[in-house]
Amino acid sequence: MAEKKIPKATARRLPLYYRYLRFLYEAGKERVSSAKLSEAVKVDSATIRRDFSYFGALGKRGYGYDVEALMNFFSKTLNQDRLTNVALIGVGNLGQALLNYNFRRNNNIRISAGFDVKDELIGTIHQGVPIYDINEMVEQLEMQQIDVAILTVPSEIAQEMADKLVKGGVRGIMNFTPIRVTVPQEIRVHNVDLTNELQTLIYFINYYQDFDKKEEKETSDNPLNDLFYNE
Amino acid sequence: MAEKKIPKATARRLPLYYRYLRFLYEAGKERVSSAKLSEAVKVDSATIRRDFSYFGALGKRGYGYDVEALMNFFSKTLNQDRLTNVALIGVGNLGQALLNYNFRRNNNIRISAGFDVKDELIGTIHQGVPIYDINEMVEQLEMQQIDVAILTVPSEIAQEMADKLVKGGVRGIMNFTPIRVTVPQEIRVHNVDLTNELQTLIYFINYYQDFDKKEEKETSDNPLNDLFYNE
DNA sequence: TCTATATTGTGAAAAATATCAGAGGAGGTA
DNA sequence: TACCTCCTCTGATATTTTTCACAATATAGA
Ligand SMILES: NC(=O)c1ccc[n+]([C@@H]2O[C@H](COP(=O)([O-])OP(=O)(O)OC[C@H]3O[C@@H](n4cnc5c(N)ncnc54)[C@H](O)[C@@H]3O)[C@@H](O)[C@H]2O)c1
Ligand SMILES: NC(=O)c1ccc[n+]([C@@H]2O[C@H](COP(=O)([O-])OP(=O)(O)OC[C@H]3O[C@@H](n4cnc5c(N)ncnc54)[C@H](O)[C@@H]3O)[C@@H](O)[C@H]2O)c1
Repeated sequence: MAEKKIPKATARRLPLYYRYLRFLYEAGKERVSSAKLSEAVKVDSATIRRDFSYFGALGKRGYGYDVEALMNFFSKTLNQDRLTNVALIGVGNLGQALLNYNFRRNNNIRISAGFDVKDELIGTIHQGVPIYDINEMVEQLEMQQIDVAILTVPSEIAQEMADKLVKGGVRGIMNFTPIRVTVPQEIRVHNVDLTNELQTLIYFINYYQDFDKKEEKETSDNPLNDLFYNE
Repeated sequence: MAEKKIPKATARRLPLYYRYLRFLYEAGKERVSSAKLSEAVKVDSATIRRDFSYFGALGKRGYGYDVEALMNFFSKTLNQDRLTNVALIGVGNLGQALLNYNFRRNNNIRISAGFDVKDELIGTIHQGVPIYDINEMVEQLEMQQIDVAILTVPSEIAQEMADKLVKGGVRGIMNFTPIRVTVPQEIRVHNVDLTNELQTLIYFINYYQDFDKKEEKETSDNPLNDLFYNE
C-alpha cells in the first residue's frame, strides 16, 4: 500500500508481465527489453515502459531490464510470497474444472475449501481440497480466514451466496455467474462473464467484417489484441 | 449493419444489456429507465444512455425505453437471429465444463464440434456434440464453416493450434490459455486469462482498499432487481 | 577514452471512455 | 388547458489510458 496510485489498467497487466518474466528467468535469460516483452504479451512497448515507470526506474537506459530483479520486484508487488487461500462456492461443472486446475503453476494461489449443497460432494476431498456443506460456509470462511472466493453457483442463488460471502468476511469475489451481485463498496467483485465475452467476440468479428467492406483501411492500424479481461 | 463506429467499451456491454432486457421482458415489464437498468447491470446510467445513443434515439423523454422494442433491437444488433457455430479445441477440464454448459440460455451460440488428441474422446459424442480427431480440424472447420473457436488446450501447443485455426478459416478465438498467441491482424482474439484475473483481484483488494467506488445501494425493493454487480 | 548502438523514462499529445448537467419532450393529472 | 414529474438526449467537461517521440544514458567495442 506504499505505492502511489497505480492505474487500474496497469494493475491488470502486472500478472501478465510477471508470468512472462518467470518464463524468461526459467529459460535462463538475464535481460529483456520492453520491445521483446511487447512481442510476447502483445502490449505496446511504450505502455509497458509507462507501466513499469509507475513503480520507479526499474530498468537501465540502453540496456533494458534485468529479468531476475524485475521478476522479484513483481513477485513482491503481487504478493507472490504469501499464500492466498481461496474458497470455491459451487462445485459443479465449472467449479470442478477450476478445482482440478487449482492454479497449479502459481505458488501463491490455492483453492483451499469447496462448498456445495450436494450430499454426494459434501465431506469428500477433491484434489486434496475438502468440500463442505454450504451451511457451514460463513463459519468456515471465518475460521480459515479466507478472503477471496470464486462464485460458480447457479445464477438464481448468486446474490444470496454473495451476501453470505460478505458475512463470512470475504473481500474479493470472482463471479462467474451472469448476475451482477450487490455488495458493500469495500468488497471487490470481478465478473468473468463467459457468455458475454463470446457474444462480444461474435459482435466484433461481424462488425469489423462489415466495416472492412466500407472503409478498407480501418483494420490495418488496429491493434489486434486488446486485452479484454473484463474490467 | 449500418451503424457508425461503436466504441469498443460500448460493444462489450451490449450483451449485458441484452441479457437483462430479456429478463425484464420475460418478467412482463413494458418499460425501463436507464436508472433502473443501471441498478441491475451496475453501469452508470449516463453511460447507458450514451451507449444507447450511438444507435440512435431509442428511448422517449420522460418515459424511458420500451423493453420489447429495445430487446428486439439489440437482438438484431447482436445477431441473435443467426446461429453461430463454435468449435471447442481441447476437450479437457475446462473444455468439458464449457461443453456441458454450451451456452444453453442463448439461442444464437452453440458449440457444434469438439477436437482433441485423446483416443478415448475421439469419435464420441458429448452433450450431442461430436468430438473429432485434432488432425481433422482444419478440414472440419472449413467444411462446417465454423468461424469462432474456443481454445482450451495445454499452453505449450496454444500457438500451434492458433495457427491451425487460422488455416481453417476461423475469424475469432476465445483463448483460455495463458499464451498470447500471434495471429494475422484480421483475426480477433479475446483472452480469458483466469489466473491473471484472480491475481489482479488479489492485488486490488490488497492495494486499493476502497478508494474509487462511490456509494452503493444495498437494498432493492423490486424483486426483479436482484441483479447486480460491482466495478 | 571515445564512439556507436540500444533502450529507458517521461513530457506532451492523442485517443478513448466516463460523467455532468440542462434543455426539452412525453405522459399523467386535475 | 395548465402544470408537474419523469427521464432522454447531448454538448461540454473530466478522467483515464495509450501512444508519440526524443533527450538521457548505459553498455560494448575499438
Ligand atoms: N459451465 C460453464 O461453462 C459456464 C459458462 C458461463 C457461465 N457459467 C455460470 O457459472 C455458474 C456455474 O455453472 P456450472 O455449469 O458450473 O453449473 P452447475 O450446475 O454444474 O454447478 C453449480 C453447482 O452449484 C451447486 N449448488 C446449487 N445450489 C447451491 C447452493 N444453494 N449452495 C451451494 N451450492 C449450490 C450445485 O450442486 C452444483 O454443484 C452458473 O451461474 C453459470 O451460469 C458457467
Ligand atoms: N482448468 C482451469 O481452470 C484453467 C484455468 C486457467 C487457465 N486454464 C488454461 O486452459 C487450458 C486448458 O486447461 P484444462 O485444465 O482444461 O487442461 P486439460 O489438460 O484438462 O485439457 C487439455 C485438453 O487438451 C487436449 N490436448 C492435448 N494436446 C492436444 C493437441 N495437440 N491437440 C488437441 N488437443 C490436445 C488434452 O487431451 C485435454 O483434453 C490450459 O492452457 C490452461 O492453462 C485452465
